[in-house]
Amino acid sequence: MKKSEINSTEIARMAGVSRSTVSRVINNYPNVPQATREKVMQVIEQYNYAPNFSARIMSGKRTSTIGLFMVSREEVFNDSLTNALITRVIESASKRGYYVLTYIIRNTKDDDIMRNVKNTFYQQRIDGGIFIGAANHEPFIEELIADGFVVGVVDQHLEGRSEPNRVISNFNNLEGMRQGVDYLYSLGHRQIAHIAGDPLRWSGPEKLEGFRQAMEAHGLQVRSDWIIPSNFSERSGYQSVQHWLKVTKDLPTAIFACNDSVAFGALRALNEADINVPGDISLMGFDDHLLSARIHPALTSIHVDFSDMMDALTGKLIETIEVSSTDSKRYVGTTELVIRDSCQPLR
Amino acid sequence: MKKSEINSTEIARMAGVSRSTVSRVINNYPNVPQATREKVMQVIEQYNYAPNFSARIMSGKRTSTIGLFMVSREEVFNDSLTNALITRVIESASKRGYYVLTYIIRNTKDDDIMRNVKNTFYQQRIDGGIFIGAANHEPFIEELIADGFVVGVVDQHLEGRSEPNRVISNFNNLEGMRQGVDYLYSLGHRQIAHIAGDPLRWSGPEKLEGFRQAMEAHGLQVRSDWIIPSNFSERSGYQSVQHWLKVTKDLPTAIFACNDSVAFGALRALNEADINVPGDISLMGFDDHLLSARIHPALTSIHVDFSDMMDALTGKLIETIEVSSTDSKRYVGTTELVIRDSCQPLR
DNA sequence: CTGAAAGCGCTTACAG
DNA sequence: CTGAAAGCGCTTACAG
Repeated sequence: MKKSEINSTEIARMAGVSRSTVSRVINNYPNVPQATREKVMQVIEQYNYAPNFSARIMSGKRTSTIGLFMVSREEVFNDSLTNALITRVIESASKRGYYVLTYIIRNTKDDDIMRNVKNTFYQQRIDGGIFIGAANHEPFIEELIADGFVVGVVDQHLEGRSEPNRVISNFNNLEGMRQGVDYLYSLGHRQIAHIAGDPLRWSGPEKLEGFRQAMEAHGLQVRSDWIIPSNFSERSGYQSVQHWLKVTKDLPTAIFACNDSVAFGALRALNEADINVPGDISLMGFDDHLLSARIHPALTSIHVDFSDMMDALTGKLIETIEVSSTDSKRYVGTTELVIRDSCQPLR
Repeated sequence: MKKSEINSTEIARMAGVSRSTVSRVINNYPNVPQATREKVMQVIEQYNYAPNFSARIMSGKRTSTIGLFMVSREEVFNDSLTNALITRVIESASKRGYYVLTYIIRNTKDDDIMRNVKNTFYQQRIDGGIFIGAANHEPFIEELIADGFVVGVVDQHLEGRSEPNRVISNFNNLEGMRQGVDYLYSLGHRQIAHIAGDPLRWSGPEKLEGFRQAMEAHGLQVRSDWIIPSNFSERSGYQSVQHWLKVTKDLPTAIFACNDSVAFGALRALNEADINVPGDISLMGFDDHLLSARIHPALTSIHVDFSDMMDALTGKLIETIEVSSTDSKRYVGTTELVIRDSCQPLR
């Protein structure tokens, strides 16, 4: 198993120059005459030479690699949305000449796993990292930021924290929830329940807050027994609605779910209880998941652009790595109502 | 932006030993007395020390990283199946202590992109790599294998090539096609069309061959004008069936698509032409895509286990990297008929 | 414009 | 059982 084992010394010898000059050519330094450059390039190409990656890093170059860490207890394997986020980061990074090291964190309490994650930073395998699906306040992330590593976090908001190496992306959840409630209101709905998201993630409580504000703006009451807890997953949507149906005294005319996955689960539970959507109850989601247009009834939702978000976050992360200081470390995505079949006017 | 800059010299000094001993402790060598080991470990933990990754590689250690290369012209972003393959490899590698560097190849003819891909090998960024979606005979892959790099390829079959550093995975396509044709035959279908896959990929022609063999086994004729070309994507399924409907003289009673994505596209084209599935035509897929159970009509298909395949391939790849020679370099997944609603008996 | 030399942070024979 | 020293393959001041 012999690999191309040529190194810069060999190249230098064959080109009749010193390793310094070979290095200058590789790194495209200006102080090399055209003739010399060509002579060296020719040998490099002939031997398919590529400078050893580790050696470059040892002498101070960047890794041109970012870490992508997905926090997810559930099987990521089956969630097309989560998977799409990964590929989006990869494409965005690759466009900018960066490689992506991806890691899936099943359990942030597992010491072995977390050591691996931190080590990618400590060992200088990567120039920076992106975290998706983490709790709003996650000690190990704060530790990495405190240590000076460049870190991007999806869905985070910590009051007063704006270190230059912290890059954040969110959606305008307050606005999105208002759009949803406004629409339901316009259809005549006054009794609206909310399936709330994971309380540890920033968007969970923020969406709940947006729901509250929007309801109050219309003078509507928010019933605490109609705030159904969940954790953003299809399964949790199914289970909490199933349970809630058993204990609730009366039903609302509409349910606004914290995201579409939860709405899918809720729909399943409602169907099983012979409650028709949208006949008996209107159901609204949030995210505009890839499946939302395909299920029956097609889900009315709040569209957000994950693709744009991940692209922007990756871009800002790399900018921060390269220039250290950028204009804005924060991305806030807009929201838009997408009307389909799962909500109907109250008669 | 100061990072943890401690190195083995510092650790050695604080622990009152030499760097050699620190190294021995880190690498868990047996010739270190328990007392010394503990003394060193304590300092290591206290300072959150992790040996520099590049330095270890420079001195001969493995990178514990594999490359994952997805060849795909289409937007990977939207295909949940392709995305699932990626996460499966990541989870499988991570389980074995390996990291995954993922790269998406939009165009194998783009020199810049291909240079990047090859360089991950040449620069020794990775210990080996997996290719998904590549043509059966892809020169750059053959080149890497010839250079001695450990390479895993999904869906490849090259007669007589079985280098020790070539790891392959396939499904039993002949058997799968037979199961599908047998089922359609049992429903009374005699006039069956096939939407063929990408002719450059191994599974395309192999599935066509399986279709031929199965048809002939039943004494059925394979009409060349009922072999509809496609390239495995939803869009190509849609476009080729749309075009085929315009030119075909008569319709078959059943269509067997090379995979489910293509079947989705075909279904869309058939619906638009007011041809009812399964009322007017039965439609069978291959793969058992995540969406197949959800669409209407739910798609009858040939189930294959991509998750198991990618897990096995990743495992074999890593085995080959670590032990150089393993038992079997080849994985062949089984197929299974999954009956849903898109095929019905011929009356 | 160019080369000799130091340095990056490890691991590993080698010697004791 | 343990340390001094060489070596991995680059880059980069430094000197000319």
